[in-house]
Amino acid sequence: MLNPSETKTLKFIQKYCIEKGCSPTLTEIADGIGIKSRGVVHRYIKSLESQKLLSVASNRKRGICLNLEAYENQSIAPIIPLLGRIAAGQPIEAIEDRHEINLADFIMDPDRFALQVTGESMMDAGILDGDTVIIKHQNTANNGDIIVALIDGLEATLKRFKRLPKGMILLIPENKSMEAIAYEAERIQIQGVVVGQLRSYQ
Amino acid sequence: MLNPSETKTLKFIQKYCIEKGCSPTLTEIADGIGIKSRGVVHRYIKSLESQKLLSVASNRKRGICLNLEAYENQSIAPIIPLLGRIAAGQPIEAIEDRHEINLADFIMDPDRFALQVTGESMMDAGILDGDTVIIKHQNTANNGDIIVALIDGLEATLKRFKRLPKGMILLIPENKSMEAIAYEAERIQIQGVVVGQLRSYQ
DNA sequence: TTGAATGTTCTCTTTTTGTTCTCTATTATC
DNA sequence: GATAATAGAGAACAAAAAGAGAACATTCAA
Repeated sequence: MLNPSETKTLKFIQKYCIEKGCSPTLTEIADGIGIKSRGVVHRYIKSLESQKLLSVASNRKRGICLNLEAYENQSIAPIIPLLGRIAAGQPIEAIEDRHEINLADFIMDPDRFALQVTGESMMDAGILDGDTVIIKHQNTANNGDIIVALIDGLEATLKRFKRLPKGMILLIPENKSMEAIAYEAERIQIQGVVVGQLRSYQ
Repeated sequence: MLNPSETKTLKFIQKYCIEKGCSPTLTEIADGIGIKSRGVVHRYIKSLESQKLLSVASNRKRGICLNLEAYENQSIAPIIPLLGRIAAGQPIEAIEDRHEINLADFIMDPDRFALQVTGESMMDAGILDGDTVIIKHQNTANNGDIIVALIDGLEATLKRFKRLPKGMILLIPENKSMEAIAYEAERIQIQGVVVGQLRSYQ
């Protein structure tokens, strides 16, 4: 079981790793959790290691390696822990409990990449100007998928996909003021399919 | 895993390649990352090469070649790195390169939690039924913020916030078929403000 | 062909970091 | 009240890494 200092340490390391892409030094951890001694941090790290929550490459700088499998379903996982707060026994209209969001869905897949959307062509599907979409790289799609398509090898665009008879493909913008356009299949190259979308309000 | 120097080096090379259309020399990299020694840069390059993040044509000037796909494959990337694939030198209409997404905005702050939205009251703001919103827990808000409000201590709801004269508060749904409603301030308790939104298509 | 620019390989020094201690203050437990 | 347990500070040391820079090899363009 983790004591408060160890929990704080682990969370700091998780956050640092996600933000910076490498593990922190002991000094950075000390600074991050509000103490001054590297020696103390070292003690926490050793304790966390003995609990298999991370491993350390000895004597290596930034040698901490998180063990992500170890904490599935635990409150220390790098996820957004959910709710309880609002609900608090009250009836809720627009809101519903959900147990966790695992941000891993949005990262760590080698076939995925992200794009920032400009323009309003998918506005009515809730994809706004400035949003980020996560694309899974593939060259086929199903009807109804939102895809990144390359038209004539030149123009990349985000549209909903529909296969028509006679080798035609319909690219549908989700915006009432824009029209769907049909293309010969040869002109369209599917670059990937939207699997996620996110937006920051800050 | 990349240490900060290697990260800095890689990012500089990426940026340089995008801007100038060719890879930088060691001197340019040294200059770009703020050191003076080509030898040191060479060490970083070799390390990045051993991690398959780039390859170098030996002894060739400007012989660095980025391997973008490998970069995307890092286990805990701070970012979802982009580009290369779609762009491929082509003009792009609805899409724009972006160098990174920082997922840190979406996690681990003890003051944040997430809710799954049900209902269509914020549809026109791009928040759809089933989306997840990240809420920062606070009990004040600015005009225009999207907030979670508790009405009469009973009903929690997601609306855009506007303060009116005479101690009234207007809660505005973003849906043409619904009407804004004004409440006495005492009836409204602000639970938090939306700071992020995400949606999974899988 | 030639020379400046560049890549490559070294060694050396300094700084940073991990590690192990001991010591003190505080808190909990008997 | 005595004792043990714990959190933290900080010193000391070895190892690792960062960086400077010299020396040499190779490219490439004039």
